[in-house]
Amino acid sequence: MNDNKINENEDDKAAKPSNFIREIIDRDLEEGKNDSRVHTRFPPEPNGWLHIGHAKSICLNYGLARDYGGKFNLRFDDTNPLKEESSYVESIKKDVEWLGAKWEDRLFFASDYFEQLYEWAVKLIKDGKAYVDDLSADEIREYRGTLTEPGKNSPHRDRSVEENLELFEKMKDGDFPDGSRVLRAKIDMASGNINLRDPVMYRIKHAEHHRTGGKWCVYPSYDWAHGQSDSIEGITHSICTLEFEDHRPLYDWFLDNLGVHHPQQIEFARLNLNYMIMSKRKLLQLVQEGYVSGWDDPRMPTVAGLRRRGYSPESIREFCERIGVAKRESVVDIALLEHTLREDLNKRALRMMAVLRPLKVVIENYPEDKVEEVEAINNPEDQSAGTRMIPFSREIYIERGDFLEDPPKKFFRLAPGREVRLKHAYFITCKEVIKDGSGEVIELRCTYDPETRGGSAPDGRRVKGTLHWVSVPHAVDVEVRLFDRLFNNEDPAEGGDFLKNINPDSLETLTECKVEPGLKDAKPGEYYQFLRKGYFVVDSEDSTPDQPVFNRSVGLRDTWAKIQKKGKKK
RNA sequence: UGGGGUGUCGUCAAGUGGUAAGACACGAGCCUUUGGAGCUCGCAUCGCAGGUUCGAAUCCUGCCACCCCAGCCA
Repeated sequence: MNDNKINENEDDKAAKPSNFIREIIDRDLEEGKNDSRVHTRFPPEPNGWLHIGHAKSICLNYGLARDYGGKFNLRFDDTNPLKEESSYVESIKKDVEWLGAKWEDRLFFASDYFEQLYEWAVKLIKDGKAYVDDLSADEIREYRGTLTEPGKNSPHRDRSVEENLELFEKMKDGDFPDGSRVLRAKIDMASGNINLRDPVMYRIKHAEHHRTGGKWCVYPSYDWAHGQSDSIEGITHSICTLEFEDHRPLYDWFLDNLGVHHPQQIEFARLNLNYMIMSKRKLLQLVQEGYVSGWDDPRMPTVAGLRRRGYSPESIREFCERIGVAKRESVVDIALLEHTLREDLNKRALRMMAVLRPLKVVIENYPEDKVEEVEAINNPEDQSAGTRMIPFSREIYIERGDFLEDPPKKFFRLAPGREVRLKHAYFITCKEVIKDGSGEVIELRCTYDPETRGGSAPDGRRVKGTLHWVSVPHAVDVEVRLFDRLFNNEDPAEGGDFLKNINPDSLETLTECKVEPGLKDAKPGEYYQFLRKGYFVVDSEDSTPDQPVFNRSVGLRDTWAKIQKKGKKK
């Protein structure tokens, strides 16, 4: 194994994934830029809940600050009072914290800087670099030109500094109606980059802001607020997504013309996952139109949805680590997300037995009123998790799918005349199949071999299958929710209307599942593995103290299903 | 002849002139009181075409493809 230490070191190095952003930071550090500080930030707009794509950004920004011994800020980009709410601020704070990113005492709001922003705008006006425009929104659009044709100057572009100052102040004071005027930066109406064609810095909105109330009648645009907020906070590396690439010249222009600390904007490709949508607008629509139960519906790609679904913060962080950071647009396979969850939970989830679709089995040669306790291992991956005792009796439930009257080849489970092992208990052999009037199997009569207690035969004979089970008189009834992908298409937008691709069977609720008694006291948020079935978490919303509801987070790798699928294809 | 980006395995993603990491997925096998987990093995010549070089995914030239931008959204 360790016959070559040099190779081991190289492996360690390879384990720390390099990416273009780290290279930029390494170079900046070498050059002593920013006094060798690294300071990042996560700047959400409080107009919706965070999703897995935001988690990537959070892990990236926080991870960089952590690894380089720097700082990380949480800053709400709250410049549009019409779309923002403090309820979103609360959900976002909760999610960022849950993901493990620590902003310490650096929780900020762009609205904290409205005063400073206003003063800087006045400075630009005085410098002849900004002006008040009376054109309507439609006119501004017309004057802007097109992608291939240059724009033309607004007739108000050359107003005097005095007039601009006076008008801007009146805008601020609320003397003009919404939409009647804007403050624009005076840059270049002929620029090939449309963002430089005199971008709007302030618009009039007589609106109540979630933090500043009715104090302001003008609100800064994203471009005007963002870079300056970064500068004020001493951010060194301002990381954002690709679509802001052509905003960078404007980001730089404002900072250069103000002569203030100049962070470097760096763009990376946002996360896309197949079978999922990441658009806040579309997610909002799913919520508002009732396609899901809310932002935290376990089928949602939101951080809250994933949390409720049973994803651990560790698994999400690991996922974000593994997908890497680059500039090329990509679509990550959802299988990787599921893999990181299984990988994490495999190590720590307690194993329990739960029968989702019960079929009663009567063990004919087992004494009527006998009950014995069998020892079960809590987690084969973790000896320290210990063992527990579970009751075994004459009548038990097994999974309906674990019995087939006419089993195909390679079906290792129970069938007439066949012997299988009941996990931790005994070998049983199916002797008789009992059906109802319609021919449905309603009960199995079996015999057990008392010599096989614990699950192995003294004579050394082996069985192919091992089934999970729950003792009938001791079973606890619980509700279990099984989730499937919310969309049928890898690309939910395929065909133009994502709503048409919604999977109508994305939620299946099972109400009479039988679980072992120890699960009665399961607490919300606890992770479990139901043997042979998957990972489940106690739902945090609908569980009651004595009635847990379980959500299936992800199934176990299912080789049997794969074999069946292959058989069908042939 | 608008501007800005990107093209390495099915999917992500390293590689920065010295002869294609890793992960997921997939396939084969071992092992197994979860058909789980684990283990072993297999799996690309780098968008295309030229060129430079002893040697190119890496440099040059020319193509091609895809993505973003015309909100007083972020």
